[in-house]
Amino acid sequence: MFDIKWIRANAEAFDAAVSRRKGISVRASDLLAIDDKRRDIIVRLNEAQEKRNALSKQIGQAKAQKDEARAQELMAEVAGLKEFIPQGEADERAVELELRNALSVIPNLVFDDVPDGTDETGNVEYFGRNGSPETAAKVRAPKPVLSFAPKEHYEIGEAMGQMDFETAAKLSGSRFVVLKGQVARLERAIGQFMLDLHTTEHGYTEVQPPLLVRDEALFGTNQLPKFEEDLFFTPHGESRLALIPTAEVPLTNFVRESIVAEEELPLRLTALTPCFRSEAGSAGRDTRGMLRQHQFNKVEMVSITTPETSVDEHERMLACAETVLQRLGLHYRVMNLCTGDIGFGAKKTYDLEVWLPGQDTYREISSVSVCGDFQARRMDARYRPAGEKQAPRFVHTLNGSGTAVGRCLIAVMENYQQEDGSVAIPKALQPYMGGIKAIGGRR
RNA sequence: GGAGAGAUGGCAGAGUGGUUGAAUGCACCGCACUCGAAAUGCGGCAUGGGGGCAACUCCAUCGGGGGUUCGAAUCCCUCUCUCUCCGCCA
Repeated sequence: MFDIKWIRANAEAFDAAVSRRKGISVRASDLLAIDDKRRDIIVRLNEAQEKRNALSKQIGQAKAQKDEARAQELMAEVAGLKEFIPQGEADERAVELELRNALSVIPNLVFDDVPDGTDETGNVEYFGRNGSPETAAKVRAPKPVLSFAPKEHYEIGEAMGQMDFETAAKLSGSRFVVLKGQVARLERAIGQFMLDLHTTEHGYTEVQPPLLVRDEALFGTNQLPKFEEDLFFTPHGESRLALIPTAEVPLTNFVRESIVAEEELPLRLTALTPCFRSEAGSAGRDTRGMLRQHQFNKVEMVSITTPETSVDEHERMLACAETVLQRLGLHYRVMNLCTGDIGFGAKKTYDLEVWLPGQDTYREISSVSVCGDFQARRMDARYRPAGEKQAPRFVHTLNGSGTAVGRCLIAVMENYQQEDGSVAIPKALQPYMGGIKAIGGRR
């Protein structure tokens, strides 16, 4: 959400920056025309209100002096405003809504170091600040070398009898899965491992948030008004609640409509939650297996920071997500998303793409974004700077998956598969699996 | 689900139709006093939006929205949230 005053002062920069965004045709002049209309209404309304207030004050004085004639005279004078003021107030509300609606569908402006591009082919691999392929290779696991034809995760899981899409279809339709036995336990182990990592080593506070949220929260994190069709809603009284598409929604909205002390920042929150997505726009994509589900678990990280620290926090959060894959020994790469692939609210996004031998490709397993004050404005989330009394400022928000649990399960199964159909358990997960070193295989 | 109470500035808490954007206390900031501190005294201290080169000024905001009125923190309607009691229930 943009500040119209900023757009007015930086119209050319706004136009140049917003035109980098795919499919956006709005220009500053369109928005400023609405704002001109708004200001014009405000000026005329304020004049009328000022006059009314002054006269009303005099009426009060006249009545206090028991000068009824004078009071009546003044009341007659103010009567002429009775039509204009309510109309002016209605006009002001209408034009402010018009402006808000226009502003709320404009995506965030991206940083200069975000590459231009029309789709995911424009993304650029990233190796960290001052990083290179060589430095990255030192900390990341290499691509696994398998001496046999690797299977896809659903082949492995179905062969074990512990990944059941048919039963899920009976219960809920397509894009659902039933996990059973050791695969179910492995999924749980992965989630616990990630959550423990972020809470004990990365300074995040564990949160169990509501999974159903109101429209206002969804507006704050940009799901509304533009992406309503991606969400599941459930009726609630006269209204409705949405199933969260990501824990980013409740975690980020922790600070909505509030002013936090600078000393409380950065606020770092993490949660392991189910996520629900209608996948309305992706019919036919990734239909096999559990890559793209209506329901999946994800560990989410959210940071609330000052404006000065958000860019560093972004790199830090990326490192937190990378640590998950490093500890699990999974090969991956990091992509700096281009203007054609980056999300609506982000100023910059890193995707972590994990290697899937069964698919012979990299697939997204985490997305780490810095949003600047974009969401903070939508939520009215501010902080009071420390030191001398200063006016509140908008916080900056960041979110990142740390990581998607379902997709991580896929990655573990495909990367650690053995020729006999079993799956080795990465060392980091063994404590969560009762110490066993493999699941499935010949029994 | 039923009955009732409530929501006021960073916090606590007055205020029930007229010069109240809001008493008082706490917290915070500045100044004075002090070697320094405490205590004390004096002053300052909400947010958003207009207009103005500026000094400054106007408008709105007492949970949200709507209404009554010349005028609303105060009256009415409605929504949200909190609390108490009763019922039901994991």
